[in-house]
Amino acid sequence: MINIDSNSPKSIYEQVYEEFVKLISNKVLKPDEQLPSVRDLAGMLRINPNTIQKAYKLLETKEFIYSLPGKGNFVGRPENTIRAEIQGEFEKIKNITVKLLFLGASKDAIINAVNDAAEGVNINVRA
Amino acid sequence: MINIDSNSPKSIYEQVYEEFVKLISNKVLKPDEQLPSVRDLAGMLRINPNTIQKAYKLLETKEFIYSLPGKGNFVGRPENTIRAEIQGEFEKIKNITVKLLFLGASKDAIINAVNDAAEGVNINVRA
DNA sequence: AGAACTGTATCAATCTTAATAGTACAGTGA
DNA sequence: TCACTGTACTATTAAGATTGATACAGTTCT
Repeated sequence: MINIDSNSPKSIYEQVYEEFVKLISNKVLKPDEQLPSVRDLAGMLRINPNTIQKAYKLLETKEFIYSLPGKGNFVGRPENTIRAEIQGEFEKIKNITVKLLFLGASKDAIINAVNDAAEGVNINVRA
Repeated sequence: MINIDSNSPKSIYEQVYEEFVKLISNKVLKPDEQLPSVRDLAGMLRINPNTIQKAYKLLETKEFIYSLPGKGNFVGRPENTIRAEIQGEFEKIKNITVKLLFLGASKDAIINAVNDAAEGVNINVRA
């Protein structure tokens, strides 16, 4: 179910995180389905439970899963995941806006860019 | 001219780099004007010349300055660099806009985010 | 209540990488 | 040659991320 490559440049918890993102995105794991406990999975992979905990914590902040202390970790609902992703993209927009203004671009130009992009989306939708 | 905050989470060379980007972008330093030598500036800030050298190297990579070994470092003509950088950021804005609309966000919400971010920039500039 | 599971918080040890410094070398111009 | 300039190389230090050991707390079932 989960494989770890100890030669990978990526850290273990990162690999675990990404594996679960795949499994959840591909619906191999369904909403509300329980994930393996931190100790079980740690035992299988022969690593420390805290490492799994760290991966789970990251999945939780991105709302891929939710946690019920004492009970377990469960696959989240896609609406929530999307909401979290939207929020993240808004943060990026804000950061880039600040950078652009700093570089001398005008606010209007940025808004125009947004409008341009939105225009393109409409055309695609109609096609 | 250049201030270093030793409590900043940013590294020293990064702070030096950003200070000069500001000074050059705002034309406080004019094209072909000579920068302080790595040893002079290092002496003023009481740090190692190599740290300044690292900041200058980064400025040179981004074409904010040019270097004449044995003579010194001089302000370049970064208009093209800045223009390219601005264009790159606009591309990001557009891509994220498309993604956000695809995820279900509204165009108005994106424009609001831009306005929010711009608001913060104005406050900082006026202060 | 107690046992067996669950997640979580705290702290320490380790590992890795980035940042900084010390030194020596090389170009420029008087 | 001298006094300045930048640069390359190496080593050390510092900082941060990763992982691990341990103890604590919630849930469920008997």
